[in-house]
Amino acid sequence: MPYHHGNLRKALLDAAVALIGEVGPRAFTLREVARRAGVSHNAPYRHFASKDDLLLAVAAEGFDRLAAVMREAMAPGRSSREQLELCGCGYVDFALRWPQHLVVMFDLPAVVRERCDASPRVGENAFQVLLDCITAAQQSGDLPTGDPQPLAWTAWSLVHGIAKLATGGNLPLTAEATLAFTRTAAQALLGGLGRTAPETAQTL
Amino acid sequence: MPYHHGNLRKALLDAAVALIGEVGPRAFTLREVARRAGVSHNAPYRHFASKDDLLLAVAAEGFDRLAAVMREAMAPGRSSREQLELCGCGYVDFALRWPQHLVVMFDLPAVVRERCDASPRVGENAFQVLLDCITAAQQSGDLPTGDPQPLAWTAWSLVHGIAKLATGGNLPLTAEATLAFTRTAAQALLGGLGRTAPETAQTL
DNA sequence: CGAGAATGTTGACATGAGCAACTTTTCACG
DNA sequence: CGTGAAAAGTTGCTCATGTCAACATTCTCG
Repeated sequence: MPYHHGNLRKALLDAAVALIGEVGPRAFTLREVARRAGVSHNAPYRHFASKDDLLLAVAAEGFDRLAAVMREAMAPGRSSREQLELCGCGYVDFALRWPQHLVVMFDLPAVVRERCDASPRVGENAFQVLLDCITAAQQSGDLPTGDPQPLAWTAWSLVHGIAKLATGGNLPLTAEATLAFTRTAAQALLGGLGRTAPETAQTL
Repeated sequence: MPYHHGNLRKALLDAAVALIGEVGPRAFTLREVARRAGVSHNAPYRHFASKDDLLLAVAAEGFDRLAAVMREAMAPGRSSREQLELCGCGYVDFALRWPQHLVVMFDLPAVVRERCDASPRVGENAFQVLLDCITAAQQSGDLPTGDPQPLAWTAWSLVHGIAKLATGGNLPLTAEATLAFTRTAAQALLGGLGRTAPETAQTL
């Protein structure tokens, strides 16, 4: 399969992630990525249609990793409630380990994302993991019955907020402290959610 | 006070916000802002040291508005718990009304923010509003006693997550539905938080 | 009125995105 | 094998942008 470079596509993705980590996604430059990969300034166009397309690829990679991390975080044999907490911790753990991915995944302007055919569904995988967690918790009685979507949005909002604030440097906590904090916050939210009447949960 | 243009600084800020709303903060261009304000491509440099400096100014404007919106949202005479819920709704309401500001406020790379002397404290005002709410709720017994900071981070995370997801188009809800959702989610979180033992809250 | 500061303009330079044309490598297929 | 087409990479261009420098205009105040 390889040829000239070996496999440039992967190298470009990695270089892009590293560069974004150093200078941010705004100062990020296609040419610098090419430089770091040791190729000419136009080589990336053989693998990505445009700068935005590269970013989209980084985002897709991120969503895959996110789903994987969340799945791994859910130790089997625990109660559905603990699973849910761990799932949330996985989300934050992912954010702390690959903050550049998180930025690209969620901070790309809508304009860019809409231009991509495959992307509308790119985050579905990760969201499905959460949804499955929620429905499991509903079945075990830890969460009120009814449409799981609003419950999922609530849980997602909490961990997403933690992830964004933490990676943005707005929470003065170490990585471990952030995870512990996530766990406690998730417990609190689940405590509140669990006591919600089903019909109230529906208005969510 | 005015002279040539009237007051260009404000015009530039407004044009910048509008432009960010149209093309996103990445495609946003100083020259286009100048064009829209009807001045030459270098006029902005009489008011902002650089492109990033303009963005920083937009962010500062946003933090001011955010604090104002949150304060207005807290109808007096309500219980401290309701105040807290309304404060959170204010946060989301701000995000829905000025999504461009939110983006600039929190998505600016750390590199940029560090370069600004005045900015380290620019968001303190808004955070203080939240902190005051929290301590009031603690005093009325709606929240466990102890350091209010972790409680504030938790609440902030939830509303920040909702705000980011909603403005990013990840929550398929109308603006009103988003606000109603915020209210319910805040109630759930407060319900869980209120039942937390003080010592547990401290581990937050 | 007149000097100096505040605003704004024109011109230039370096860099980046993306297009076109060209070269080299790899691979499928006779 | 060998050969031709596709894949991968390169060089060189055009245009737009951020920012600096030098110049022009307008306002303020003594």
